[in-house]
Amino acid sequence: MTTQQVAARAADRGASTRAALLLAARTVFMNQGYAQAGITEIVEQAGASVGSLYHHFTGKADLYLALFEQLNDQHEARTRAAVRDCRDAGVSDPMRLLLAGARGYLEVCVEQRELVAMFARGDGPPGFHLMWRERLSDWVRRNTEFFARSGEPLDEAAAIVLTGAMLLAAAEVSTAAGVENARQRADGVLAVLGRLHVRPA
Amino acid sequence: MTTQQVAARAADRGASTRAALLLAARTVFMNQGYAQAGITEIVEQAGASVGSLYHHFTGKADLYLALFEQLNDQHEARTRAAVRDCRDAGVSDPMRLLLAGARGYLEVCVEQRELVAMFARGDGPPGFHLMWRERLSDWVRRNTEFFARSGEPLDEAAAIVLTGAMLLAAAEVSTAAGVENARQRADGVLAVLGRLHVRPA
DNA sequence: GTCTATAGTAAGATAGAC
DNA sequence: GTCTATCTTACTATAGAC
Repeated sequence: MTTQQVAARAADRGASTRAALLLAARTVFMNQGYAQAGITEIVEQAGASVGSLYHHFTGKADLYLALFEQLNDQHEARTRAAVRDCRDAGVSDPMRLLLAGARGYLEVCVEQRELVAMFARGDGPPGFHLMWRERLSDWVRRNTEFFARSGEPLDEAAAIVLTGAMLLAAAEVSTAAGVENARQRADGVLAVLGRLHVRPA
Repeated sequence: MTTQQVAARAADRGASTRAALLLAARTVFMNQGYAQAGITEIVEQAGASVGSLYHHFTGKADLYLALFEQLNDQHEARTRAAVRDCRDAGVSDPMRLLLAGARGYLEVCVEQRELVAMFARGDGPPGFHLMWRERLSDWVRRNTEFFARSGEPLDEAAAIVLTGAMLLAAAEVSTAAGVENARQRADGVLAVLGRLHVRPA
């Protein structure tokens, strides 16, 4: 066995330990919340050790944030794909494109509703809630560029209303009882946003 | 001195200690956040002792919740007054009444913006964030009764959009730089909500 | 990369005198 | 009602062998 092969195996072992830790953390955080969760329990469920955890992550907060990034990546990917598909289908109306993105976003919330519920619950490392809000604000800001480019700028106040609605929609979708109800809620909110019309001042 | 007088003095002392503790807690929580704040520092600033704190409150969480109730009472009072004034002025359109209430709500947020910012930051005792959300949801639900009574029921989805918008508006108003900016933000959001129109399906 | 064992520490809460 | 002193508990984070 070459030294390269040895190194490769070590790396594999590392990756699988890391994955196991993330999976266990997901379960424990979901059940107990961030503050309440104990590092020992996570390690135990992952079949790993405290030392391993600190080898892969800087601590409990880092583990939590890693889970958040995973979800965030899914949100980004799905939103982008939804908007792209819509545009490829010939739609250019900025509001319709934004709604398509919002649908993609909420679909992920429905699928990952237990995880989303955990984040929406608001406990987490210090400053986390702000981060959660800002991520969605950024999303709206980026989508707002459609409006700006199309000569119909969306002002700050309208952005607040839209972002706030999406923020609570995510939380409410995630706490719905069952997939069916979650989906209905998402559809309901999207329908309202779609019929929403800001009359000129 | 009668025994009644003695009792009265003891009660007075108690009330003022309690008030001092609340005031100190307000400052410390605002500066450091809930998790970070230490009970010893609060007690110190209040010129009281740990024992006194535990005589008046069941613990750190209780102190925090007491502050929340204070704010909540102000929100309730101002909202009610605003709606009543509006109705006394002859307005009966449910949406206009709701907006008047919303204005009252946001006015309190502007005045108490540092305190509101602390609550909106999201840290707090376990489960607190949920409570914060539910309070505003209740408020919308109560206001929604206007619509129901006027034969134009506001459905769940519309309520989510409205509540979400108000929730984020409170947070954004509270983090504005200076009273002026805060007020402008509040006015902007109210203007958007006022021009908002849900087109029939 | 992984593990065990241990240290450090910080803070909320209680007991009991005045 | 108020205070001081103490406790105790729990958990993160590290050190160092394999």
